[in-house]
Amino acid sequence: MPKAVVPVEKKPKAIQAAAQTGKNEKDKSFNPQVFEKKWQEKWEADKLYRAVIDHSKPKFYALTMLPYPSGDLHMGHWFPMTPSDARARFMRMKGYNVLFPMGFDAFGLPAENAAIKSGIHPMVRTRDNIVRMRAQLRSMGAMFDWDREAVSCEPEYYKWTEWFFIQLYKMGLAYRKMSPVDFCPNCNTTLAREQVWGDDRHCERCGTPVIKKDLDQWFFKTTQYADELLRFDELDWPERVKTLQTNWIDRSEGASVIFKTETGSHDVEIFTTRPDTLWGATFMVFSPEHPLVDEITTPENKAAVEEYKAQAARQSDIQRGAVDKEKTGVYTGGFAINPVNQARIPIWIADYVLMSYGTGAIMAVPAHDERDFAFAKKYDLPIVEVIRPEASPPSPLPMGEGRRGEGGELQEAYIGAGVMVNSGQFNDTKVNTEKGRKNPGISAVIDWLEQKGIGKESVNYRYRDWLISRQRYWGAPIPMIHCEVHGWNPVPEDQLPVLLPEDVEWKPTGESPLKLHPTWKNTTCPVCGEPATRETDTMDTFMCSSWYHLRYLSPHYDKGPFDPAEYDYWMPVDTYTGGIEHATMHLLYTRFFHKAMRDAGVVKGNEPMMQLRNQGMVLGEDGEKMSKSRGNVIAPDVLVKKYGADTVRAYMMFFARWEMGAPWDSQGIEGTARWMRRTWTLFTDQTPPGSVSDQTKRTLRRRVHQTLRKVTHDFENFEFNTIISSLMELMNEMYKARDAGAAGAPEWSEAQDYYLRMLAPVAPHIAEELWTNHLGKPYSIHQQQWPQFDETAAKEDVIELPVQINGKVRDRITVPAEAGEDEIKSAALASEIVQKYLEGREPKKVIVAKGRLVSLVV
RNA sequence: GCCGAAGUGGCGGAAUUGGCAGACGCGCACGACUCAAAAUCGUGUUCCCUACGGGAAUGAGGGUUCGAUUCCCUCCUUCGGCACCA
Repeated sequence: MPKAVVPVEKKPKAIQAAAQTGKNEKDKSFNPQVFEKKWQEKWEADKLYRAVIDHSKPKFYALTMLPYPSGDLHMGHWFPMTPSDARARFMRMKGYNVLFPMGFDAFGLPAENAAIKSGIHPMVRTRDNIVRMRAQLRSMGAMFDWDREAVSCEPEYYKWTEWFFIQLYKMGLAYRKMSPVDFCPNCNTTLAREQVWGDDRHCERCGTPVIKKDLDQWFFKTTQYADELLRFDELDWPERVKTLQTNWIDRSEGASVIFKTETGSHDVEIFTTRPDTLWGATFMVFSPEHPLVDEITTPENKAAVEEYKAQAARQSDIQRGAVDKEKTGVYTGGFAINPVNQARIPIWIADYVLMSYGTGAIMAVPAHDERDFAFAKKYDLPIVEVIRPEASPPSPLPMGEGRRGEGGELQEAYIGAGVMVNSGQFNDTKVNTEKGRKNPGISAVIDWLEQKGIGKESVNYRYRDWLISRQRYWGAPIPMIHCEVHGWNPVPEDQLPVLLPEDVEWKPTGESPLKLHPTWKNTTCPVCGEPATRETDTMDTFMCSSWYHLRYLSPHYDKGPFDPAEYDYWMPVDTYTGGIEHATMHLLYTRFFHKAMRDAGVVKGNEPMMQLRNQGMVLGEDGEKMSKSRGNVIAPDVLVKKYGADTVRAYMMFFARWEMGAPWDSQGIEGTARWMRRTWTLFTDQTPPGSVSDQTKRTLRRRVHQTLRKVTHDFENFEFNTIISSLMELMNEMYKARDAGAAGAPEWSEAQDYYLRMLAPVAPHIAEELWTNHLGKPYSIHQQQWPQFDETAAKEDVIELPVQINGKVRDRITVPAEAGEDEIKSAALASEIVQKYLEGREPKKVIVAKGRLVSLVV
């Protein structure tokens, strides 16, 4: 199609000059690096994105996970942040008063490790990095409200992190305990369970396998909220995250039962999910670390028991935890009494029983538990069947269902449904495969145990309390003081913050550098005023990030962690975006934190973040995770310099499904760059109006409104890639319409107007430049409303319907969009091609799916 | 072993409720412009077949249906989480 010829004298100056030198005119005039900077400065000067309480508008709190100030903004920041920004901008145009804040999660190891190496103070380095990253963040052209920036390592912030610790302490939710904890020998600090990952139990941060240490540490009682954390009914969160959190907490229902030891007659509580199999308990197994082991061990077994304990202690958790490892154990010589039938059963110790789950002791029912079965076989312990499959007494059973040998003895544990046998008055009680109270056998036995006072219904969790002590300097101090006489007491709140000392020697010793400081830890007891010492460990940085969304509300407020008026207006967070890797860490901690503070009366509502969406990851071009060592890192700064921020933003939204992520494709970005240039050309080339058909105008308007419907829908649903394709399609349509002479028509003006407003959230700079400077519309496009959708305009006049004969498309017919079923039917039958395929036969069936297709069956 | 997610052209991906599979873009091919190249613009691009026509195809196999990428069953592959959890 011939392009409209533009007379040279009508072209703007820059283009004219370019045309005269014979150079490419568009490239010369399209210079995003210049206008992007210009608009960023103007928006900033005009305070365009300040979010101020305005009760006349509905509020919208859009939050995206804050970065650690590593000093460089990378793809891992751009990919979540720019689409989140586009959506926040969209909500703003939809009429919401939008808060979209940004800050820095500024405590943490890298700054401290750098200090150890270089001697540069973490505060100095962190502040430098923040200055640098702030500038990089601004280059995105995001609508961050920088007046609300919060930085977690500043005393005005961590004062309140400490304050929150004290509130938790006052509620009895913070406690100190000596226990075996996970310690990362590389990071030189303890870690919470959530921060130990993978089969080899490595440190989430640095990948080093962790070791166990017995240490006195501070914990938060997250387990107190386990049941509530399992409830997600108020939340619009991805199923994936809910599943990960549910599995992590891993609630299991059953009963606790008291067994008595023969020697000393101690009560030994055990937890079981199968109280219906109590009569089949033929021995007990204690964890080697169980406190009663020494007492019940008889002199003749002492040596073997001691050796086994020592060996178990030497083994790492990984070795002990290997599933395929053969079960080992030793007999203690002691006995326990099974409370349901008074049977005298031997007590063994074995490392397959873990001190960290349940009570560290189990009843072993070899007939109905695979692990107990293997153990009983190996050590020749008795196996008593107490559940029998109902319908099939002697017939051979399939694998995994309690196969029997020739003598009828079990060859493997039976874990299926059946009836209870060998169980006294419970014989013939039905047992199904449900857990807890849903299982009639279990339910009946629990009732009976409770009645007899030997057991009760009980729930166990895999979830552990949150270990928050870190033996590092660069974190919020734990505001506790220890006195010889009065024990641990919190620092009085009017003395907060407990400031980090500046003159510290950083040494990776495994103990906090604060401990090595000559004077810092010396203080006085808040109870008696006598000399006392401060806690020298600092808090896990996940404590800082548990409440940063609250500090954004009023980052400089000094009468509390946040201004209640701001809280009441903005909270809860409406949309939260970030990576899935925090599913069982930050996202679980912050929910716990919110619930605890709700119970303290500090915050309202049950949940802090109502809607959550996770983006995927941008991989290197080789399909591997981007990392310096692999050399596959793509630097956004370089791309911004080459293409401009709008192109990079658009590509972040376009190149992959956002929730999936994909490997980087450096050729692919050329596509969005081309789109930006073509958009520029569409608006800056002056095309004289021509004579244009009503049909063309009608079609253009229809496409504009159809695109609006699609783009609106996709913004609401985080389907960013199709927003871009729809806009690309509309642009292509506009080129066609312009070539058909549409320029000058009111439909053309509307198309230009709508196109730019839809483009504004995606590519804020070019949209502003074209809107303000080329269309001469009022500054700023970012203060405009989202376009008004017109259903009538979007409607099709005529539609093309495929006609299927026996499921194959044979022809297409064109009918009015409003055509009724009969009209469509006769149009289909009137088709020559259809008649050819029918070969004179009457169709058995004619299905008309209105607006979709016609299907004929012969 | 258990739980979860995902498999669509050479590639990223599209397909509101079951209704024209492959939108949009990358790449590639050809053409225009150019001395030439780049850029730009235009055309084509799932595969197969002696090809103005026909057939096959959304990881594999089966089912429901006039009709399945979409719903159901079985299996395979990849990724993620948990794992001697009593």
